[in-house]
Amino acid sequence: MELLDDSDDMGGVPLSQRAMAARPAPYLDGLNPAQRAAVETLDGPVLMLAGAGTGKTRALTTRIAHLLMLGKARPGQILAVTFTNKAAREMKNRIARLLGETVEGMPWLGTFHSISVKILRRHAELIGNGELHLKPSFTILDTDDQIRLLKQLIQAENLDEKRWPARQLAGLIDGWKNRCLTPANLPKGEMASFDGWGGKLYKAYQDRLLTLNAVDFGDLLMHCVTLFQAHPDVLGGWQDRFRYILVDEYQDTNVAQYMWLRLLAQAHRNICCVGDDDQSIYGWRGAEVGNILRFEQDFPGAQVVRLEQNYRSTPQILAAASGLIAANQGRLGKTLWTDAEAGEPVRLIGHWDSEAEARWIGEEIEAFHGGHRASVGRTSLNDIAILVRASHQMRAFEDRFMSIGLPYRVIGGPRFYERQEIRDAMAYFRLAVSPADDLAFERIANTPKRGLGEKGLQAIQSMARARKISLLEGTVAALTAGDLSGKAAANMRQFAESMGRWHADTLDDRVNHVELAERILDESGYTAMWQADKSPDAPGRLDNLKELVKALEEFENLQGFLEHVALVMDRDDGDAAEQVSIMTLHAAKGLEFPVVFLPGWEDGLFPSQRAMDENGTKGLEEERRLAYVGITRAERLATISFAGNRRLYGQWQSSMPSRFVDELPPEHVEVLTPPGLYGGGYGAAMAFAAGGPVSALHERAAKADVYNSPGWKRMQARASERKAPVHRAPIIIDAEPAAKFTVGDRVTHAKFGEGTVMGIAEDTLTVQFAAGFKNIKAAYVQPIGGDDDVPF
DNA sequence: ACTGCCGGTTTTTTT
DNA sequence: AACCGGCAGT
Repeated sequence: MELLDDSDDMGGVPLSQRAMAARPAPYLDGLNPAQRAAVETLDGPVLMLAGAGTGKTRALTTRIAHLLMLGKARPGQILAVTFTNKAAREMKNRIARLLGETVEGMPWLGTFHSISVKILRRHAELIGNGELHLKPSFTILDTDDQIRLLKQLIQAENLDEKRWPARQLAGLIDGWKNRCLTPANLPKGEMASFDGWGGKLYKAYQDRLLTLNAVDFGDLLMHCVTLFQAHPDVLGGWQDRFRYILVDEYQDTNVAQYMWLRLLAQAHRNICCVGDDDQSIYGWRGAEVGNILRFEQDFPGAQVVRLEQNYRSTPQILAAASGLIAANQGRLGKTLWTDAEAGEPVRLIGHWDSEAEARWIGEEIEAFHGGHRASVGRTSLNDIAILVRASHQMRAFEDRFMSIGLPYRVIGGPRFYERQEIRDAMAYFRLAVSPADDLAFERIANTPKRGLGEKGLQAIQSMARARKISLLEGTVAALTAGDLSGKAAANMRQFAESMGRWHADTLDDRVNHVELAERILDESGYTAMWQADKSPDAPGRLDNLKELVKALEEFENLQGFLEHVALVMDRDDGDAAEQVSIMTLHAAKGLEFPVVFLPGWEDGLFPSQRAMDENGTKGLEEERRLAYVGITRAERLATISFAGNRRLYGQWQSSMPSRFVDELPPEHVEVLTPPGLYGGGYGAAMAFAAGGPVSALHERAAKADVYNSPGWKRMQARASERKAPVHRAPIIIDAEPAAKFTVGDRVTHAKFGEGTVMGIAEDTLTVQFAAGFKNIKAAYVQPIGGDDDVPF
C-alpha cells in the first residue's frame, strides 16, 4: 500500500542518529525498577498494571521517547491511544519535554475516535451497504443529531414517541456498536428489542446515515473494525505502519476497541497496554474489565509489569482506599506502597442536609485557603477539588460558593459546543461546507424564522426524496415548481442563494474563513435574530457567537474547525485565577489534588441505586471502584461526607450513609463532629433525633464508629421522618412578593448571590446573576440596595 | 405559523 | 425546581 508515503509519517529528525550520539539516555534517570522495566521491554506484548499515582504516564511517555531514541520507530510508526483528548494532549507535551525541542508531532497519538476518523477518511468508499458508500468528506454526528434522526425514523414507522423513546433507542444502538454488532450480525434476541422494532430501526438508521454521508460516534470504531475485517490488504497496510502500539486506560476498552487493537496488533504483537483493573469505571458505556483481566491469554507470552510504588498520596489515604477496594472480587490484585510521611487520616463527617454539607465544605475551603489548617498549610484553591457522584450534586456547591464569593470552576459541565446558538451557527457552517448535510439544513432552515412551516418543509422533503437530491437542492426545485408559498418562498430563495455563495467561498482559498463565518452569521440574519431578541439571555448568546468566531482563528479553514469540534468538544479552560474545581468522579480520573472533598456518600446516590438495580453486584463493584478512584485522587487530605437529607426532583428525600462508609478501615479514618453541635440548630436537632443530649452524640462520634452503628442509622431514619429543614425556608415579608420588583432592581438570592432583575412574568423573575441568567420565583429573592421595606 | 400554557419528566457517569 | 415537548389559541 502507498500508505507509508504519506507525509505525516515522516515527522521529525531521524532520531536514531541522535540516539547514537546521545549519552546513556538521561530520560531514564529517576525511574524505579518497575518503571524502567516497563520502558525497556519494547518488543512483544506488555501489560503494565499501573495503580493510581504510580507514574503511569511517565512510564508511557518515556517508553515512547525510548522507542524514538533507539530508532526502533519513527514518530509516525507509533500508535498511541488514549480515551480523552486531554490525556492525549498531556502525553504529547510530556514527550516533547523528554526529547526537547524538535520533536515533530506524533501524528498517531490520539483518542480511539480521532485516530479512527483519520483511518476512515482514507477508506471511506469501502464502507457501505452494497448500494451506498461513504465519501471521505463524511460528517460526524453528535448525540443531538443522532436523536433527531432516530426520532424521524420512529415517526416514519408511525410509532408513538412516548412508547418508543428515541433516547432509549440511541442507547441500544450505542451498545450494539460498542460490541461491533452491525444490523447484519445482530443476534435475534437483540433484534426484537425496543418492542420488536430494534433491528429494523437500526438498519434504517444505518442506511439513513449512509445517505447523509454521516457517521455517529459508535460508527467510528465499528466501521474501522469491519473495514479491517473485510479488507485484509487495508489492514495489512496499517499493521505495517504501526510498528509499536501503546494503549492507555486499557481497563476502559470496550469490545469494539478491543477488536480494533487486536486486529492492528496481531501481526507484530508489539503492544503495550497500560491500565488498572481497580479503576475500571466505564462499564455502563460498554467497557469490559475482562479485556484487561484476559490480557495474558489474549497475548500469550505477555510480560506483566506492575507499578506499585505510589508517588501521589499519603500512606493513610492509600490505606483507606486499599481497604475499601479490597471488598471487590476478581481483582488482579496489587499492593500499593509509598515511602511518604504518614499524613492525616481520611476524614469523615455527616451533615443534616446537602446544603449544610455544601456550607461546611465552603468553610473548610476558606480555612485551608486562609492558612488556618496547620497540618496542610496554606492551600491554593487550585489545589482543592470536590468530586461528586452525579452532576446534579454540583448545584448545591455552585449555589453556596456563589453566595460566599468563593471562586470555582466546573469541569466537564455544560459544554460550550452544546449550546443552542453554537450548534445553530455550526449548522450554518456545516451546510456551507457540505450543502448535502440535510441534518444541518433541517436545523437552520427556519432559524431565524423564514416562514417555513411543517407544510413547507414537507414539500421540500418530498421533492428531495423524489429526485434523490439534498434538501438544499430540493428547496430550489420546490421553488421552481412553485411548491412554497409567498413569504416562505421569498425567504427560502434568498437562503438557498446565499448558501450557494457561501459554499463557493468555502472552496475559494482567497476567502478568509473567519470573515466568511462572520458573514454567514450576519447575512443569514442569525446574528440579527439574537440582537432583536429581548429575552435576557440574548446578549450572552451573542457573546458566545463571538467567542466561536474567535475560536475559528486557530484553524486553517471551516472544514478543519468542524472536524475538531465534532471530536474534541472541549474547551481549554482559562487558567486565570485560583479556583476550586468541582467535577464528577468520572471526570476526575487521571487527575490529582492535594485536598479532595468527596461529598454525597449516601446509599442510593453513591453507590447509585440505578447501578445496583441494573447491574447487581457488578454494578456495586464498579461503584466501589469509583469510590477508590475518588479517594486516590487526594495527595494529602481526603474528606468524605454524607447528608441525611437531599433534594431530589424538587422533593426532600432522606438517606442513609453509604455502605462504602462502613467499608473504610476505621484505623485510617477520623470521624469529625458534626457542625453546629454547640450552637443548637440542626446539629442539635440531630442529637435530639438520636434520642440523647448533645454531649452524648459528641462522645459517641469520638469513638470513630458511630456512623457504622445501627444507632446512627436509626437516627437517620427517624430524623428523616421530619419535614424539610425549616432553616432554609424563604423569608417572605409580604403576601404579594412579586409586586415589589421592577426591572432593574437589585436583588439577592440565597443561592446565586446578588443580581439584577431583567424581566418579570407573574411571580417569576428573570434575574441576571454573576452565574448567568436564571428564572427564579420572586419569593426566593430579596430586594437589596437602598430598599426601605426590608425590616433589618 | 407562531406564541404561550400545561403537564410530564428529570438526575449516573461520556468518547 | 427547572426543562422540554405537545397542544390550543391567535
